[in-house]
Amino acid sequence: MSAPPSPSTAAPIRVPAGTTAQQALKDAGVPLKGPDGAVVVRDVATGDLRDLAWTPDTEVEVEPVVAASPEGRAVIRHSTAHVLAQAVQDLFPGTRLGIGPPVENGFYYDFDPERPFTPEDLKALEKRMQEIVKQGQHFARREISDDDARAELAHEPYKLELIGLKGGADGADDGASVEVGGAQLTMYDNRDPRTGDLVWTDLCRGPHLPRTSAIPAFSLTRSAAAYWRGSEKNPQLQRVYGTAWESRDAHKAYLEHLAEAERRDHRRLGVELDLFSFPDEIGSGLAVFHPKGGVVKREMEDYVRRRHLEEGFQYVGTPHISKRGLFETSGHLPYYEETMFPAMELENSEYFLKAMNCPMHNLIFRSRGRSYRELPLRFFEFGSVYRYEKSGVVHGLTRVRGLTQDDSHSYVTPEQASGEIRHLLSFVLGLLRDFGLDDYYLELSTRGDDPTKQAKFIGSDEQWAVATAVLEEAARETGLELVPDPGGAAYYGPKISVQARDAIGRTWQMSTIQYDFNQPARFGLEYSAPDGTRQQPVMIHSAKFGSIERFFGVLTEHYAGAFPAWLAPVQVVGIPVTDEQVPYLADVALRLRARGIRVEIDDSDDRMQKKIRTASKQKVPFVLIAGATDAEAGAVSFRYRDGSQHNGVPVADAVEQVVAWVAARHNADPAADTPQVAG
RNA sequence: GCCGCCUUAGCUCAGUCGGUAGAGCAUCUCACUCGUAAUGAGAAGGUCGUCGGUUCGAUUCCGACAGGCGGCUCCA
Repeated sequence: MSAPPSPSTAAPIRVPAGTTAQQALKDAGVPLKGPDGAVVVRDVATGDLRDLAWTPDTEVEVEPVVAASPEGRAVIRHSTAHVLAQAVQDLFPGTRLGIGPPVENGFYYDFDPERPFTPEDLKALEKRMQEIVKQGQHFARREISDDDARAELAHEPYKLELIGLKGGADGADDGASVEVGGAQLTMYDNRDPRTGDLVWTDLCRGPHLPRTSAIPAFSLTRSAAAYWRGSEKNPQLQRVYGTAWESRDAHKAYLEHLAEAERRDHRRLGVELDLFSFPDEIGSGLAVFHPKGGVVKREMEDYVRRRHLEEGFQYVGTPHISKRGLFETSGHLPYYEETMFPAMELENSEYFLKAMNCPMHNLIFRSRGRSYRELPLRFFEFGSVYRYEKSGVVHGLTRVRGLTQDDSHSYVTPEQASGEIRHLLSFVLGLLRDFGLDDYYLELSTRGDDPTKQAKFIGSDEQWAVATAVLEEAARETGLELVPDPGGAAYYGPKISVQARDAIGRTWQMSTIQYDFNQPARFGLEYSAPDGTRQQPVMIHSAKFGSIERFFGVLTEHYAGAFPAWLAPVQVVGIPVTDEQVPYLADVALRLRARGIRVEIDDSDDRMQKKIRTASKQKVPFVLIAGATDAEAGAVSFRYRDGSQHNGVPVADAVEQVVAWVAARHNADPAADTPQVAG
């Protein structure tokens, strides 16, 4: 992964009027080269980043921003994006420019070319970029009036559109603000270092590196289509992605990280470890779990079922299909009919495969009169749901068309809602801890204030305000990073979700807790209050894994297939040195099996070394090897997944060791998955 | 769904400028009985994703569909 950013230099540096920031830094002895060298400066008074060539009219104080900092990297990446755009217009004249911002780990630039780029085009572009970098063209800032910019960019329709956004683009998440943020439009001219001739220019807010040759390391990674300004209604541009770093080493480390991520991709491991597959004959996004994947899945289910019972949930069961009316009552149909599998016509009724479980739980609640004494009333089940996801979004186990939710619904009084949400949140965080997940953050999805999105939300302003406040408070109490997601709420209420990262940094929604003031009204749910009146409960939806399939996928990547012992499909493999020891190991296996351990004996024709290699590639946590010496001594050689070993361990000790480690499952830590043999 | 790319044995991939295919690993058989990440020999395994078109002839060229990959959009 990326190297830790260097700490910023402490004391501000004085830049006298009429002096360049670069000169001032140089005078102050600040390095201007290498990962710790300054690439731009921050104006202490305004907080703005400025080019090193900045020459203030009056004396100012600045802080250096070094290359190996998040902001320094963004400057490098944004400058590299300009070089890319120049290369594209060199090699593909007439290509129109979109937007080219820095992003996490790199940058992209959107283009409207004659034809999409091929992998060969990317190679040619990368080569041309290297030439531009070598030339050391100067990046020169030039202020420009709106009218002049329009005249100069008359042939760039997308840039003209950006100029129209000026001022309103700040904070736009598609990168528009990197070009037209702020009140004053600026152009960045690339100039030949020898002649000073203008070589290329782009509308840009800046700041930039002083010269193209200050880009230490970059490469282009892929090209793909992307909608202009992120809207499906707009035309698609060709987006070229690249990465750029403060040093060759950091660049190399990042590329190695990508290669490692590919090795731990759950789709790859699913085949290598024989966990699951997606047979074409069944259909896209519909997984089958093989015996080994089935073990992991069952352990996950056993765990979460037990935990729900401990947390006061009652296990319920509901069918996979329902008549249309149920989803009309719940209000889901208008929003989701398009993404549900199409209706089946039977005896004048339309049946749908369910895409959500909550309406059925509501019917269980409503099946008889309910008292306040029963609340919170908590229902839980493994609910298999089917969603006809768009073909382009299906992705391994993380985005499927058939999934099983560990779905629960808590029915509470309005006063109990806050406590129930805290309860659920701590339940969820405990579960993530038990599964060793640590790379995640919380997201708070609210109604937001985008007027174009408001139509889908049901309920009064006050209901939304209350629900959002309750969720936000509970989320803040955890102390975890909380990312706002305005406009991302369900139609019936806001939600907190856990967003976990997969091997290559993509985030996936896992656990969710949703506040619902809507469905109880639609279903006419009520309970008798202490005063004898009928009151409407609040409903809290929550799923801990979210989808078992998705959690399985993320977990596989998290552990790189080396599941902790309690989850491992095969926990122990017995390897005889010669065939003579097969019966001896079979006896050891019996003793382990009697303690609930999943053990196999490798009695194939392979040599011992090969069997060790096989067990290792299958990421089996423990290998027990026995030769003649061990058999005579009533011992085994105990080998761990990391290759460390203890020879001559008495069988009874080995059994206890395995049992103890499997039992310690909920402290599972992939790095620490190597217990020491006692005494 | 959109744009681009891809689909040859269980897996990873060669190959055929149009004349029906090959390797390694895995599998099976035999020999070897070996002390901490690949023993050797042999065998078997593919209507080259599916359907249609062009052609004397299609795995190869064209089209449609299915599935996959990378993004975008979407995600109850």
